[in-house]
Amino acid sequence: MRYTSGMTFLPSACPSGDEKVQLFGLLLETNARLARSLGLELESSCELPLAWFDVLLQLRRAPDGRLKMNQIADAIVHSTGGTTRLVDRLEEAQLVERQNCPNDRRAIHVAITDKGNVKLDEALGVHLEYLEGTLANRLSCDERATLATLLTKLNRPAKP
Amino acid sequence: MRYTSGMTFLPSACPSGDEKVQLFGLLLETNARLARSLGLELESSCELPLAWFDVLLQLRRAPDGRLKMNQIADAIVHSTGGTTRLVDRLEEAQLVERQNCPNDRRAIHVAITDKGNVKLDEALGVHLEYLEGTLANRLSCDERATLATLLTKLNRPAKP
DNA sequence: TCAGTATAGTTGTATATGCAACTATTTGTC
DNA sequence: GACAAATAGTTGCATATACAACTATACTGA
Repeated sequence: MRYTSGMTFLPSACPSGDEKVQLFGLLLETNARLARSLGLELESSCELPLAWFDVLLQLRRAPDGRLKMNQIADAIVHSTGGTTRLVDRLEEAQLVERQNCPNDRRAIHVAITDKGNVKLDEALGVHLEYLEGTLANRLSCDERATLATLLTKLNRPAKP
Repeated sequence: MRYTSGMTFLPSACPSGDEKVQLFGLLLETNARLARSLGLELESSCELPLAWFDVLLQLRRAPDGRLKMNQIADAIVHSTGGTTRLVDRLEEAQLVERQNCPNDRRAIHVAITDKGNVKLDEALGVHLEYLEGTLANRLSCDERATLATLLTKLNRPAKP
């Protein structure tokens, strides 16, 4: 969303609900722009869709290099159905593989393959370069830390 | 993206590129969760898809209550083709209308209708209530102002 | 004025995604 | 132990979106 450019957000003001609407819109817009430009970058440089990159990164971060389907779905904020199809495509490209889960025969382990790790490394190179041009150039180190803290607070699931 | 919960981001550290990867992932994840929950909320309460809400809000913010197609596309970060279809649907629901642009016969003005304004008001009620449960409950007024400032910096288009 | 180029929007086509219904397995309860 | 409820994942179907090719109009320079 594009709001009046140069608009300032004074801490002392904080009056109307519109301030929150604007902030939320700003969050949506910022994210959409960054995701789109990164997606194009990854796609053109590595032929790796952003969603694939996201899955591979989750898997690498996982303790064992593998996650169950529902863990992936939650981590990347997709539906379970969508995740099934997404993993189908990743598996067809041999970047991940499905493994049986010994304890629970309903569940599926999804593990990153060697080929997947190579691809992810390649993509991380592109990603880091991209981040230098966006995050690093526009926000100081302290500002990034502050942003991370605020987003973490925002990201907490709602209380039941 | 789900990273180790409870992770802290110390300003003094700021070492590896991974800090930026994490921050970027956090931004994607936060946005996805918020957008999804708001979308479900708007859809179930008002039968208004989030994308429709976004368009209507942009139109209301516009000086004249109307924007050209490419302005909408840019504001909501969609392709022009996608925007054409989106506006098609909104127009079919009589929430907006296409108008000829006298100066430029290539261009189309999209204007919000009375019905669209009513719908938007309804949706804004839901939206504000939702925001109380997310933004307002999780971030203080100052924190929201800080977040808005940081996002605005991030959102600036890259230098040519 | 005219040719060439740029811009605004639409449309054909492919794909990615969500939701709901479904199967298979596990867990809980009596 | 058996039946009910919960959980994990897949699939059919509908829809939203992007990309690229296309049409129509406007601009630019000789």
